[in-house]
Amino acid sequence: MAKGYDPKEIEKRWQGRWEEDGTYRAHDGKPSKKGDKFYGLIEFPYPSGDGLHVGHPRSYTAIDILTRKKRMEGKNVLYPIGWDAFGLPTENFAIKHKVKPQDATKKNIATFTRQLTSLGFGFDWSREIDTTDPSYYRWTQWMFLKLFGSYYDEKKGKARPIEELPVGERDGRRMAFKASATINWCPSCKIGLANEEAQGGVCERCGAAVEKREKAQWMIRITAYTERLLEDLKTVDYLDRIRIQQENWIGRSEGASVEFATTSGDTVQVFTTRPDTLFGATYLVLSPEHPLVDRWVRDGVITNTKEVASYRDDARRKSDIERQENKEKTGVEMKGLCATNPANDEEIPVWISDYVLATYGTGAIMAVPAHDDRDFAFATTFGLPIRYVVAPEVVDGTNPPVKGKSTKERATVHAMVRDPKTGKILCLDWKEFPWRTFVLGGIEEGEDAVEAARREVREETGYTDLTFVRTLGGPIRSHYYAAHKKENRIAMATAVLFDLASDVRGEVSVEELAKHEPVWVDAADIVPEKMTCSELSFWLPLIQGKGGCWSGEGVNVSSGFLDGLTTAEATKKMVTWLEKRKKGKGTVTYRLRDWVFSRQRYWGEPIPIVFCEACGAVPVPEDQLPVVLPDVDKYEPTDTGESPLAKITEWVKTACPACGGPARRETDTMPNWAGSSWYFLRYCDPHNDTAFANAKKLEYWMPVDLYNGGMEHTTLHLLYSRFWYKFLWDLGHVPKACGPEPYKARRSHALILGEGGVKMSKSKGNVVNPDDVVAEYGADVFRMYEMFIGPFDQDAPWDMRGIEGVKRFLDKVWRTLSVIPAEAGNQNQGMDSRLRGNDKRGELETLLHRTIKKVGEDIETLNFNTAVSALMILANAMADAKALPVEAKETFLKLLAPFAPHMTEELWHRMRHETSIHVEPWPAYDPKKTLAATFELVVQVNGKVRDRIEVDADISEKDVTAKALASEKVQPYLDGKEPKKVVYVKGRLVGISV
RNA sequence: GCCGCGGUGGCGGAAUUGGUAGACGCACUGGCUUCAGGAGCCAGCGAUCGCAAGGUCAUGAGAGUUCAAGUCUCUCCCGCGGCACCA
Repeated sequence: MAKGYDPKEIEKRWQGRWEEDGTYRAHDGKPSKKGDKFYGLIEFPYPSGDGLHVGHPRSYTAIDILTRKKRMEGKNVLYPIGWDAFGLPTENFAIKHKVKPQDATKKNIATFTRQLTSLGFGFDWSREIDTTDPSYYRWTQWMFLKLFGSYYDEKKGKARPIEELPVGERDGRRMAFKASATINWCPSCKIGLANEEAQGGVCERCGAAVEKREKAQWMIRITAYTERLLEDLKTVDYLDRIRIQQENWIGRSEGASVEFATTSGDTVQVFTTRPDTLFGATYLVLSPEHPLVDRWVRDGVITNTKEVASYRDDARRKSDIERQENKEKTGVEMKGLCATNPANDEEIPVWISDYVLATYGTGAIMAVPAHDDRDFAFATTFGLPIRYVVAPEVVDGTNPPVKGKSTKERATVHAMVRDPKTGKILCLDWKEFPWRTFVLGGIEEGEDAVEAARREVREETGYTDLTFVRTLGGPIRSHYYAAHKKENRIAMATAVLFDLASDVRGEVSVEELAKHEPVWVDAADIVPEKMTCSELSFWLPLIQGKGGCWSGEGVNVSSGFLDGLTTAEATKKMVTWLEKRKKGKGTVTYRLRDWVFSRQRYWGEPIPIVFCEACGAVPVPEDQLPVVLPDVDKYEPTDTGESPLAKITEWVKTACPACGGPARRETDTMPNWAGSSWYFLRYCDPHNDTAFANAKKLEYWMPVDLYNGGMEHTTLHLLYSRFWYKFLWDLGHVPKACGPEPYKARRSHALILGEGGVKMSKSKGNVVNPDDVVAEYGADVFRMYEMFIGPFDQDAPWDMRGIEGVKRFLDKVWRTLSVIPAEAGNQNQGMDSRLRGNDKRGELETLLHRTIKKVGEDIETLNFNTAVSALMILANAMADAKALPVEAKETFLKLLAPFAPHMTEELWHRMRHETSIHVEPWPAYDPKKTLAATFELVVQVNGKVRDRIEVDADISEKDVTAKALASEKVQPYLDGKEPKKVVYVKGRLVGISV
């Protein structure tokens, strides 16, 4: 009898052996052999003082399993590890405990290394990197200098060296530039934050309310890449929700900029996504930060300067949080001034209000209260006019039930149809009139959703010459809903139609429809106050007569200009009109802002720039890199917003690299995101000291084949690193052959929660320490449990009892396989035939082949929980088997090897193998043998299972239905009648309907 | 408010993509084995009616399509994550 399973001894031994043998080393190859490589990447950890969290290994184990399988499949695998060690937590920890961040980092890395090693990951430790190592951040600084020394060439659509520009134009166009900006200042961390780190007006790190400060900051022109960052998402394989989150973050909006002339002689430029509503613009609003506000106050253009200035100053002083807390609209009219609506030459007032953001669009808006909720609220508060812009005779909306299409791709037949013969109007509202449902088949090649809707209404109603009437959407609708409460949505007009149709429900044919006289209503009967927008739009053409419009105030403005157009068409027409008159043009606006790159902190990469009175900002020459962080005892942040480095005079004072005169170093450091924006490149060639990586090696390894990380990094890190990579690629520092995107695929793991499903946290005292788990159960059990806990991309609560089940499984495997068989069977016979000895029908054989298939597929799709389950099923069957050929045992071990690398290696060697199981070929399966000889046929009568019959797998349809109908259990349900319909689903069931 | 994800036994979760709902594991119950058990083995385990055979009801709620719906469509409800005065 073999010794019991003792993970402690086994695991330690094999970990040492693997490292010694270099089992997991990646080998640089020739770019031409690129097809042989697999680059699996996990987000390198931040080595915090808390040590490894049980969440970390979930991702690491997953990709470890995948890369192990790839290795067994013969791939040259790169699965590297490193440390993202600069940043606030360590600095704060160091300040608190009066140690140096350098020392704290070293200690933390040692802890993490020990912990990761104990889990048996197949990392290539020879490629370990550390962002705080000068030999690493030397290149981070070098890349910053490249950003400083480049501009974005809009024509070529890529970054180019700044030297291509005339000297005078350079400073304004650098990819890295210093600009005075309103930054988010965290008073608690004493640090400037990027917009991304100050979401909701709260510091991401400490939760303190963020203040606004004006400060000269280094910025990175990431916005130059917006369109490419968005477009190229289509070329990569990211999880949908990750891609969507990136898209939302970039926030592309198509629209128009419109110029409003004012009586002061200035032009106010606004951005709008709805130029088709320009006729309804009844006033303008500028943000408090808008430069024209300053000019008008200063030059006394407006008559109420005092009032405006005081509002402006109040608003500017407020933090984002304060502004957001108060969603009540406030503002002041700027009197003595008005603007002209270019659509109708109407004079409209100009207001200042903090509901307009300075940082989006042009910092000024045209207000269309009828079509925008915020404008509506503002207009209601201050009694400003509301004009509904209605373009009749248009189908509008976007909602028919089209299978497989997203809501956005559908069109609604939320339409009024005017019968040209009688001039009467028929309402064909799909949503609110249950007596008539249009089931739209979908959009055909070359038509948009609205055209599709029109076509299908024509087809379905039989009317060939229809006039379509546009219904109202958006705010008008909600205003009316709000005013009349939800229950009252179906108002008069609808009610009339309801009565008509009360005897007709569900699907109605066109013939049926024709039997009913539609209800026609006179304009005189219409009571707008009691209607929803739907009904309103039903009646609008009647109120206004042909081509007319209606507004809340009684008149409309578009005067037929947009008649017969959809929203999209109206928008297009408006833009063309504006462009022709030079009153505006079609534009695109993004939510994404430039990247604030300065931090007033010690523990980061120094920005390699020197300021000279004579020469200005001068880059530190490349041969003088790295600019090493001075090793000092005091590095506390300052209240003034100056970097702690500023106090280290001997470091700050330097000579200008250009003229040799006295100069000062830049004292801001880089954000945490800098080092992590390119680390995956360094892994390709981590010890290179002449370049950040050798081009051939980059060409071989890049792009990353699979990158896994947390959802918390899908917006920031992912965006920054994609940008950083594209920039280097543009300049040729990353070979063209690597392609424009760094990561071929991106996946995401979910959180491991504490018991009871709450987030693990020190304060709740529910943190599970991986060390304890490994000590008690061993790494293999720990790894398998984390994979078995639930779907990889779904949060799952830790359960100490659940881990017992996995332990029992591995114990069982050990018991079943650890005994070296005295008689390994007749080696001349194939494995499968001997396996078949266990049962007549060869169930074990089928199961083995199925499991090989299942486990392999599940690993590829990261469905580890079901892969483990499949392994358990096979293990259970093997434990029950009378005789097990040694090849079957070996196959099982190979399948299990990526999951439980130590135990399988041990058993493998006990089976007298000399080389590692982890470089054995991955088992193949025979597709034919995954099919069983017989199957259990299910017989359903009217959808209910009535019998199960064992039949041969290759049974013919004729035989199978005969068998099903003949079944004793089925007979009573047939009740002697001939079945109406019999359906056979091959290999599964027979469905009978009577 | 908008975007995304999810809702299935006592629990974590399966379900071949429209075809046997509850795989696998945990917990629980009964039994066997053992000096002993925090070991192992066997059996049971959604609810309900029934001695049983078997029936009926069940995948957040309600409707619909279908011979057949956890899966597709519609209308809601709830939970989680992200964004949020983004014009």
